[in-house]
Amino acid sequence: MPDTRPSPYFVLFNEIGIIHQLSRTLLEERLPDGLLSSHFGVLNHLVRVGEGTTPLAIARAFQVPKTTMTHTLGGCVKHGLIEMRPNPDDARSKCIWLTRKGREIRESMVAQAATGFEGFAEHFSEERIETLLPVLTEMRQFLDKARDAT
Amino acid sequence: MPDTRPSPYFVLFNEIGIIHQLSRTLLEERLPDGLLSSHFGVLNHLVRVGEGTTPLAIARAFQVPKTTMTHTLGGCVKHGLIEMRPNPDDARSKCIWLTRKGREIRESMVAQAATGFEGFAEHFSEERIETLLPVLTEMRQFLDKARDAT
DNA sequence: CCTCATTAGTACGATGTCGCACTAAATATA
DNA sequence: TATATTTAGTGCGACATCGTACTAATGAGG
Repeated sequence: MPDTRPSPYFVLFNEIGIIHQLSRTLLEERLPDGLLSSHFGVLNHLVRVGEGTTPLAIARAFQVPKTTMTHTLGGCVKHGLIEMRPNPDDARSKCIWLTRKGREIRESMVAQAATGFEGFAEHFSEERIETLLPVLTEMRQFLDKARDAT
Repeated sequence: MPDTRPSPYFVLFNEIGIIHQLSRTLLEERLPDGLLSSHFGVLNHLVRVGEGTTPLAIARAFQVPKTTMTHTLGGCVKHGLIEMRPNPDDARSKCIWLTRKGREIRESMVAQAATGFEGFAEHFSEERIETLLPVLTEMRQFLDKARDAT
C-alpha cells in the first residue's frame, strides 16, 4: 500500500509557495500604478547591495533567468526608476544605477508597504523573524548550489 | 537621513520568493513531459484533503484566483490526471476526482521528486522542518485573513 | 595575430498567471 | 411566485515568466 501522507518537505514548499503568492499580492496592492513587486525587489536590491552592478548579477541574486531580468529592468527604465549605463570595463555589459526618482519612489514604497504589514509585524516580531531567517537563507543557498550542480 | 537598511520583513519575503522559485524549478526538472508543479500540487492536495472537492475550494486552498485554477485543472484534465464531474448538490459547480492514471502518476512523481530532494533532506532533517512549519503555517493563515479583510 | 569558445544582453515565441466581464444556477427578499 | 443579489465556473485579454536562438564582445589557445 503506497504512502499517501505527503512528506513534510512537500508541505513546506507548498506553504512557501502560498506565502509567496499572498505576500506578493498584498505588496502589489499597496504599490503605485503599474509597479510590480519585482520592480520593488530590484530597487531594494540596488539600495542594499549597491548600485552599479550588472543585469546578470541582479538576475543571479534573484535566481531568475537573464531574460526575465531584462524584462523587469526594462519596466524599471520605462518607469524612470533606474538608468542603464555602459559598463566601462566590458562593452557587452551594462551598469544599473538608481535615478533620483527611483530612490524617492523606493522610499515611499517602503513606507507604503510598511503600513500594509503593520498587523503582520504585530503578530510576528522582528526577533521571531530574525530566528527564522538563517534557516531560510541556508535553504536558499543550498537550493542555489543544487541548481548549479545540474 | 532615510533608512536604507531593509526591514527583516522584506528580507523574509525576498528569501521566500527565491526559495519558491528554486524549489519549483528543481521540482519541474524532475517531472515528466509537460507536467507543472501546479499540477503536482493539485494531485497532492486531492490525495491529502480528499477527492470530490470543487475547483473553487482548491483555488482557495492554494490562494490563487479562480481563473488560474480553471487553467491548472484544465491542464490536469488534458493530461488525464483528473476528471470533472457535475456536483450533485449544485448544478453550477463541479467535483474533482483523480483518475487511476492520476493516482499512479502522482505516486511516481512523489518518488521521482523525492530523489531530487535527497541532498536537501540530508541537510534539513524532518525534525528541523517540523519546527519550521508551524510558523510558516501561522504566517500563511495570517496573510490569508489579511487578504479577506481587504 | 587568428580562430574558437565563452559570456552579456536581447528579440522572439510559447505559456502560465490573473483581472474583468459574462452566463447560469442558487439564494435572499419582497 | 417574482425579482434581485450572490456565487461557481469560464472566455478573453493583458502581461509576466522563461527557454531558445541570436548578436556582439571578451578571452583562450594555436
